[in-house]
Amino acid sequence: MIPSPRFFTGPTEKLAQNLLGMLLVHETSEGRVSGRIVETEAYLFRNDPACHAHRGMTKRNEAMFGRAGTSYIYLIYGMYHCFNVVSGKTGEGEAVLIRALEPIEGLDLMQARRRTKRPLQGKQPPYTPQALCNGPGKLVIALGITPESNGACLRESRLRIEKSGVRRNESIDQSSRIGITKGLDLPLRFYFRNNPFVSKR
DNA sequence: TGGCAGATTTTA
DNA sequence: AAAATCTGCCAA
Repeated sequence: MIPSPRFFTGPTEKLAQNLLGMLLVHETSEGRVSGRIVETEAYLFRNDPACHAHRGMTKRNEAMFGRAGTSYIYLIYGMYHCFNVVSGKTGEGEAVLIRALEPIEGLDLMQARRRTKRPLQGKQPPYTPQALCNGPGKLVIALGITPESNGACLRESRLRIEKSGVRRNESIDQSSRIGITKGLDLPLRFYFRNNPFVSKR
């Protein structure tokens, strides 16, 4: 079930919480994979020095200024990509970073995609399901998300957000965001309490 | 124009 | 702990 356009248009802190429990789906020729969102972070256009939009638009962060409900995918540290759901008003530059998933469909394909170049000696994956998508770079690899989907509408693309069929009652915890050095005072990270698929720290 | 920090992950 | 390696910002 696809959420209405309305779903994406509220305050970004709210969307970050509402995305918890939703399904992130990617359909490719390799197959369909999906995961339940268990950890998110909000990035705001006002008073948020950690937000990519804070210093204005560049070629890299352009998609972040697009319509709510589209994707913002960017290269980080020259080698990984992070996936965001664009939020806020068009032109503002707000987004929700998806940090971790509970893998639901296509676990084998995820394992194959996560396979590293140099197998570690003696101890190569398969990963535990908990280690498959427990980080923003990891889930992008596991789902096969590429920059080609940057700016795409997440309601009608093969990369999309769906409402999960089952509803679990999980309480949401809040903390400062991970991996940043500015804006640590802002409690804009949201995750399901005691959920084993959430990223570390 | 060069150096470096950065919403990360893997390997030693 | 340190590498891998791209982008944008600022003068360390």
